[in-house]
Amino acid sequence: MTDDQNKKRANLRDVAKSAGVSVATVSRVLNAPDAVRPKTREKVESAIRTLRFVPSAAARAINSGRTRFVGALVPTLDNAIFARFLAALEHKLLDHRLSLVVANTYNDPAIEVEKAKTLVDVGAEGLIVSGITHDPALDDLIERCQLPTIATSYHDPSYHLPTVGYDNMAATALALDYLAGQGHRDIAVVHGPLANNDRTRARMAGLDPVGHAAQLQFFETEIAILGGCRAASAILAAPRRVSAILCFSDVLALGVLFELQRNAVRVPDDLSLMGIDDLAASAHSEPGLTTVHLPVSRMGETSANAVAGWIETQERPAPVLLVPDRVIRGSPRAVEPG
Amino acid sequence: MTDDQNKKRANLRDVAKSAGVSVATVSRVLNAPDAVRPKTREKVESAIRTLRFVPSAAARAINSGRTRFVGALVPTLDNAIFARFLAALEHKLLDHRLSLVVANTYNDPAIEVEKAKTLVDVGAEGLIVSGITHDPALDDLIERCQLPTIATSYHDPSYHLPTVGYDNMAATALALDYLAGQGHRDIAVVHGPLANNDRTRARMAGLDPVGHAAQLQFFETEIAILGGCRAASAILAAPRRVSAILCFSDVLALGVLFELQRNAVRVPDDLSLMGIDDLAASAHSEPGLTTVHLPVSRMGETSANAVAGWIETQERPAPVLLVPDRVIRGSPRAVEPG
DNA sequence: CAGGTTGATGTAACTAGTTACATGATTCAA
DNA sequence: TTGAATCATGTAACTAGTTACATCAACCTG
Repeated sequence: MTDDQNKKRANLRDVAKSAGVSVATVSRVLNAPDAVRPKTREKVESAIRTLRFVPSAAARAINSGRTRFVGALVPTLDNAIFARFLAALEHKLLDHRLSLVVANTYNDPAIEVEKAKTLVDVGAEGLIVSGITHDPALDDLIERCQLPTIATSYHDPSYHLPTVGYDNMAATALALDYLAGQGHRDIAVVHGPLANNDRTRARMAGLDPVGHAAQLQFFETEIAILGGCRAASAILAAPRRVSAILCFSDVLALGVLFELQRNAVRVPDDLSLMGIDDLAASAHSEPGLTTVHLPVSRMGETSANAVAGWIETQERPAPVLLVPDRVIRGSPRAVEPG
Repeated sequence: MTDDQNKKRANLRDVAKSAGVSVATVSRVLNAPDAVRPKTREKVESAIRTLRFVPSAAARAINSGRTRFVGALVPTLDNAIFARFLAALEHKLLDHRLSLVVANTYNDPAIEVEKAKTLVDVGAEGLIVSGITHDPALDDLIERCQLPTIATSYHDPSYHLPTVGYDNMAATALALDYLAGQGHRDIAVVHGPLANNDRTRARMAGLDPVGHAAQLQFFETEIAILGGCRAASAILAAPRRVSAILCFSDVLALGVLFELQRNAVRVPDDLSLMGIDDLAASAHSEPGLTTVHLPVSRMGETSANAVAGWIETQERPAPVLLVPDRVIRGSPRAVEPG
């Protein structure tokens, strides 16, 4: 029946009244406890407890102009590579006292814009996006809001947003180079959808069949274990035999490996296999998957530092190039000459 | 040199002055455009564009008392089972116009409290946690803030927070029951750390060796592919032979499968294998992994509806029990009698 | 043409914090 | 004992929106 029970939630004024002090004193107890006399502080703290007072984040934000969180737009959470990226991102953002809001785009630029709008609506101070191909409305939104935004998983110093990522062309070049160096000339390339995906397209562009005197056959499929299985079936059924399979993602490679096992095709004895990503599973599969390690953890940390710095200093950070490197395990083997 | 360039960001008053209207009119253009005359609206919209005005989320939140996002505390993102859960959670929250803030706890109750505090600080309207074992400080925080909180991956109607999850005991019971039904009496159980993990402990409690006249050997390891590999090595090296391996997680089972392949132990011919989770990889591995499907996507959706409803109506939702079911694939086989 | 209704817009008071400045009370040295 | 310095606290004005209510003009009806 008292006032306290009618009110939904106690505020600073309620606490001040209850403790018999001013709002400024309560605010001080919250933000600079040393500035108030212990006796007063105790009175206030007691009032805070009895009224179950919890300061409003919104009211704080309105004064500081800070909401203390940034948004990340990722294509999916279902690929361990993004999970690893997000884990590192979230962890490093915490060092800057920033939280992470995650949104899935399902690789759809339209969904991406919608979610970006939502993120702005709830007050994101910065954005992390994947790649450099987006709906113009997203660029417009970023521009209008002057929103610090980092484009990841891609490297392009000339892009209008700073990129933090690796050179996708170099990654596939590194892979093809290795297989060609092992003597492979007939290679199947398994890749994800090209639509709306500049990362995949860049990886395609990184392949230089002529320079390696290699014949490439391309198999497009969804980036998932099942996609890899399907691609492997198609490869086995194709008229032209290959000696090696290059997958643009370790998830695909794992699916391929399973499907080959199912068909009693031995890796690497009958067919060589190489991936890109370097997931946890790749290190421990049998055989171990030779792949190109993408430094996504470092990408997460670097991106976190980049947005945080941008937000703090208002100065746009420089693009960062992270270098992928080969990790050799047992899945390919050299072709015997002749 | 003008005022506009000195000010960091335009606000409602600036727009109103620039358009020669009152703040109320600008606010109406934003929230109820039909209530203002088209001519006035255009004036305001033009001012909004030229001043690059973006409404402050914080100021909105302060009036509505809503921040429109909830926080999720998950042990890790590195396990596909959580990724799937979060994807469903995020997707369904969007239907309630809520965003998702993700925080990693690394299975550490102390980190969990810290991150929960951060989430409250930035204004989360609700919380999603894993399991029912938490630092008392977390319960205190939830209680003090009257924060709608759902405990997931667990079922306990008597818990002080509503749970949305499956019966972990039933899940392992289902698995052991299947293996025993196939005639297995010597079984290795591979599980994650018991410390701070009520889900794992409940799964342990679900095993009834006596009822199944079975001998169980336990192998504790980290929940990761590598953990599975190590457990498999230990199992192969153990003095007492087993005919089946039961893993409390498909991630572990996959590691076990790889390690067995490495040691030329055939599954299921030489050794039967069963998991719990039902990941994408489990459906397509060779052999396919017989497992217990945990309905984490539905858990995500149900949790989203539960918090959203709680926030909306102020009424605590009822706990929800989701039923796991077996999915039979090729990894175990019946023991020949004798 | 008076009177009522409707529609568009403005005024000012809210929301819940922070903070510059003012005030008043001690404390200490001269 | 006086004056200055220091400390604790209060007042009121900010932050950037929303919104109840007031105002006023235009339109319609009798």
